[in-house]
Amino acid sequence: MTPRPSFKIPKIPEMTIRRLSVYTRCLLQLEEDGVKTVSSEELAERFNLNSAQVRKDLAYFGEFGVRGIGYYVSGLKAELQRILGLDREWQVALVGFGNLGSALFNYKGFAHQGFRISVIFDDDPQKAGRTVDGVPILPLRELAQEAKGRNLQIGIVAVPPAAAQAVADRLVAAGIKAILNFAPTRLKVPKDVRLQNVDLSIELETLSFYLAQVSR
Amino acid sequence: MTPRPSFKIPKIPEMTIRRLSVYTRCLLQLEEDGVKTVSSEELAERFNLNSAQVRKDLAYFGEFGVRGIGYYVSGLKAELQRILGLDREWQVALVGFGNLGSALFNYKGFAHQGFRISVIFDDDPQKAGRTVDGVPILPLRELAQEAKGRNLQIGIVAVPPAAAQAVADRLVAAGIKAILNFAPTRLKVPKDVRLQNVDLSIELETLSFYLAQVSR
DNA sequence: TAGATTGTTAATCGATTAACAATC
DNA sequence: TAGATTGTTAATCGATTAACAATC
Repeated sequence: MTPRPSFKIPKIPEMTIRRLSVYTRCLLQLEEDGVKTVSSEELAERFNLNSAQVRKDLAYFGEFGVRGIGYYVSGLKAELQRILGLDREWQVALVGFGNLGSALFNYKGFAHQGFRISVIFDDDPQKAGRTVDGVPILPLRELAQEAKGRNLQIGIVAVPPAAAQAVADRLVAAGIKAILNFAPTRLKVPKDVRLQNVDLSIELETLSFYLAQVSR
Repeated sequence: MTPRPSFKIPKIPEMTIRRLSVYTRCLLQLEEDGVKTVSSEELAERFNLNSAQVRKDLAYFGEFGVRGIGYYVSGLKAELQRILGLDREWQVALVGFGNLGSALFNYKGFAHQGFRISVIFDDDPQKAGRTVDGVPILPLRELAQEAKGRNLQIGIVAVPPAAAQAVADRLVAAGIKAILNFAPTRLKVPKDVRLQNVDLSIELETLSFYLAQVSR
């Protein structure tokens, strides 16, 4: 419909984004270790990648290197954080506060890079109305108004599979454009909503396949 | 070294394995719904895949279909379960019984397909020595002997990142060949050990990248 | 048999890698 | 300057898709 500028966004491969995330973590470590510059070759070999791939991944977004030198660690780190949107704070809604939900809530890696769980939704009357570490647990019906008030941008679905689609529908209705789903269900969401699935069964079954292969 | 039979194992793409896992779940559902046969076309459109891809994925392992008919749901399900190693029970060691560990332990999807967490390791003296749902929590130093005694095949790493490599080393030393890692660290393991990483940061940052794109 | 759908080959597409001129 | 390493083009590789003969 709306003709987007065709020069920007030249279809970045998903795998490139995932690698940028990996590079960023590595650069954070290097910076901590006091390393000033790093070459694509050095970066690549830490992850068994090809140096050309590293350069190409970065080249989608600009020219960040210096020929003959490599990349300045803190400069590149800052660029990647900006590209990945890690230079700001995202307001996250966690839906479902069972075991998985509370594990995610307590997982410190979250806040770490600017993801702030600012509200939790759970219809269990034992939980709704309480507060954990200053974060309110509310019934799901309050999602829409909270989404506006708190400017929620990311929703995490940590409810049983049977409830997941209904939750996703509500998140979408509340205007949330990015969903991280832990329920082992295929969720249907509109095309402009970005859905990321974490599927434990697939990971385990991949292992199981490998074990079955070698023991055959 | 050992010349493996070159006709078997024609390098199955990882994505094929992951899709087999998805097909299997779908077939379980179809069987429950009383559907007797399904075509590659029907299977494909549920996941926005191409029917040729479905057929090709299956063709790596044999001829399971009937021309003019499609695939018999329960027959194909059984074949895929066998291929994925879901026709047996795998003994799983869960290392780390914090929030994430207990979420994983309580996650019913596990037992569901033959993954049995038969022992938990945690060095916290508050936890070690106790039992949850009949499953013992032991200190990590007992890993090696338990691995033998219980025939452990899969290890789940759910400890803080700083401890993860040490845990992985012990799992490897205990002869475990398949590791599912939840710690946000690159683990180094020997080539014959299959390592599957679940990295929440990457998933979140992929979402963050998308949001940053659209809001730019 | 006619219709449907498989298994498979060949074509296409996209991602990875090698190679190298540009340049710090 | 000489040496190193980038950014980028061209070659390679592998995965997806289209097409169709085989066949239920």
